[in-house]
Amino acid sequence: MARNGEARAKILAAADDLFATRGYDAVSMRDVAAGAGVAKAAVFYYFDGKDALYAAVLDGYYRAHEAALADALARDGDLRARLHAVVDAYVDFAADNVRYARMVQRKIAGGGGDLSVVRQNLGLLLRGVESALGDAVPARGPLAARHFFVTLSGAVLNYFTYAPALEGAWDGDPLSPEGIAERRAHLHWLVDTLLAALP
Amino acid sequence: MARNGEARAKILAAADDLFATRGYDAVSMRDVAAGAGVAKAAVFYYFDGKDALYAAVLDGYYRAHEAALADALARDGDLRARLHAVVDAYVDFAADNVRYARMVQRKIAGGGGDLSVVRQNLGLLLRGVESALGDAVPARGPLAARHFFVTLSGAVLNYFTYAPALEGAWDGDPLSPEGIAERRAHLHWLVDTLLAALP
DNA sequence: TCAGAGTTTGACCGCTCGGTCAAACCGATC
DNA sequence: GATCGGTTTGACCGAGCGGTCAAACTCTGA
Repeated sequence: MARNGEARAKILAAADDLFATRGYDAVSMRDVAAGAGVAKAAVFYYFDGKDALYAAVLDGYYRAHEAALADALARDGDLRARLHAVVDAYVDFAADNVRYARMVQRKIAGGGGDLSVVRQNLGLLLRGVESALGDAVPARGPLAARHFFVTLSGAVLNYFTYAPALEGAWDGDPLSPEGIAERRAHLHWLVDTLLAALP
Repeated sequence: MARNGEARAKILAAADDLFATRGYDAVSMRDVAAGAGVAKAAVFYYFDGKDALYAAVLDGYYRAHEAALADALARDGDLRARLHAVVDAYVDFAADNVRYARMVQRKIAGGGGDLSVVRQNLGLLLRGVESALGDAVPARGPLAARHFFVTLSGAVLNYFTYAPALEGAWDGDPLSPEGIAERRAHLHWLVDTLLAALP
């Protein structure tokens, strides 16, 4: 299995699956090894321990998320079009990687641990929204960009994390294409409404 | 220590502290016992295991949250005033019990486990927002009450859960009285803006 | 004073955890 | 065929986990 990084990739994929569906603490290195079809010691050969493995998984998601967002931010158009693109990128990414939304929320809400990776990524997103909003918004106070960032990113992410707990209250599966399309429409309406109300 | 439920109360308080700050998996029954100043076996005497202990802690919060919200919902006034009251109750409760916001988010994002308690509570909140919005909002589609519920509750809760990860990006402590007041102002503006835009 | 129910305790059990290690394996190079 | 570095493995370690149990303590009512 020495050829290129086959073993490493299999380990990473198994860890991704497991961490996303069960959470950090509920996954053992034995689980990861079994999932990857590899001896436990091999996992430690490729990664410097459980924390490092988890960080590597998260890092992959962050990188992909970052790329998707950078793409949206670089687009031309007026403020409204740019914000729609950002929101769409966020929704698309979360829809394609529901596990990511859960992992991020869990890591943030998880109390202890190294928030540095999360902090760095969140800061990046925040600066993205700040630059998209530009001077349409005051630098300080209740209408500062950072408040819109928290509000918007909560509105996107929470939909996906709440979904399993909303079963029954929703009609139909919130995570079905139709459900997600409806949520996207809500978010677009939200962005339009907020922009129209800005001084 | 047999007098009334003193030992039980001390155990519950210690469990509350520990679960909220460290999370379920990172807390051992030994930790709880030590925190309560009690032998480990006593914890098992009063609670039927770790899961039951955690459920008891969560239940206390849910009860308190439910009461605070019912109070706000029962208030008189027009739609705007009632929604402000609901949001304020939510913010107040989250501010007084930052740990609660974290525990709920973590439980929701946590994948497996018994979501029934969360689901019940979330359903209650949803029906609250639905009844507060009444017929100001369509029953279906992107402007249905449930979308506003997800958006608003995300806007409230995420502020508190993101706070520790936003250090540095924010100036000043997001959880200071001033920070919370500013967030409250943002939420009020949000509610007003959304209401004004409804057909 | 004694019996008995309700508490509290420390010792203990089986198990799984993250992590280590020396030995074996394997494909290339000489 | 010998050598050698990168890879893979199973056996192993100490620690901590959730949970149990019988013995000891404490308070109360007869």
